[in-house]
Amino acid sequence: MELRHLRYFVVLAEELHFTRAAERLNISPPTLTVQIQEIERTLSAQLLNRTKRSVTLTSAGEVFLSEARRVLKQFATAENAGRRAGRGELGRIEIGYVASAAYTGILQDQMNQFTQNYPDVLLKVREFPMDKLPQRGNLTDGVILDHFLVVQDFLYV
Amino acid sequence: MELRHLRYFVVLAEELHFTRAAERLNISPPTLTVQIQEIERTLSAQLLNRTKRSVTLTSAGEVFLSEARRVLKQFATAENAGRRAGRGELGRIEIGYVASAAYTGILQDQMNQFTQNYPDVLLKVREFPMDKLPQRGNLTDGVILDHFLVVQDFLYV
DNA sequence: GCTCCTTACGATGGACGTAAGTATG
DNA sequence: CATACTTACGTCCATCGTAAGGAGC
Repeated sequence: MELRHLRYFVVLAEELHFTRAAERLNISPPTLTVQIQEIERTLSAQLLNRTKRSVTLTSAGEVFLSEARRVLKQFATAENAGRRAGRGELGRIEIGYVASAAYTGILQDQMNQFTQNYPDVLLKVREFPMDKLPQRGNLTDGVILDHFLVVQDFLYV
Repeated sequence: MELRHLRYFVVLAEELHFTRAAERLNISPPTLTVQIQEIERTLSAQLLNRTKRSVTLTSAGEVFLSEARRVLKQFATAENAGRRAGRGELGRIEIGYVASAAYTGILQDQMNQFTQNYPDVLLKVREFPMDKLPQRGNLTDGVILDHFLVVQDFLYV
């Protein structure tokens, strides 16, 4: 099964009408019929009651509909996340700082400003002793870092 | 983009090796290459660093990997739910009962037994005045009901 | 020179549309 | 008799594999 099947099924469940649903999907009714049959076959479950004159969801259809919507929603999230991450607007950033910097208030200011500009970036802050400030690429936990911040020469990301 | 793309990408991210990943997926390396390129093109994001000698995830790749896994997991859930719902093992059941029945303890016993046999069925219990006990098919909220329970002639589902 | 990702190109399968079939109201 | 879901069948595109190219070690 592919996302296409889920997309088709959700629209059909909304319309409860093969012809109209097919129209919305820019495909022909027979194509929709076959694709829906494929879902039912792979699930070994009947999702729709067809009376040749009206289409309704079975109880299994209701269940699968809500799950399918969840999948599509999650997929949309994934797509967005991927796009934004590609533009550098989303990701995980670890900040190491030396204790003295924390007291200046500058760390807080910088973080606030940054999180405002990039609300989807997860900021992780951790104290490092001065000599352990990581070089790019040798951070713990295998986190990949493409971003680089320098605050007052004390904060590295 | 389809689920296939996500499946390919996740395996590749696990192997970090086109040839091995392709082997696991029972496809040829060139096919895998093209499919991954398709993802990167539709996302306008680079997910992998290829140095001709080693493959690593970019930060965007890390992000997309975790999101893609979520999608696939949700899809597996949807498939399972659909299958079980088709076998009648999963769904939503509303129980109407008259107050007197609640005191007999029978309601509780029956529910316990039922939820033990069908752990995935969501049970909703609500009191009904005797004369409002619903007939099959006219329950509120448009909930579709395929199951039918009778407890002491008082409980209908 | 070997490994391995990529590009090029030809083949096969599946999604799709058109047309016909059938049932319902 | 009209509407609308389905079956049948032919077409076309996309995924796939094979073969060749090129870069790194």
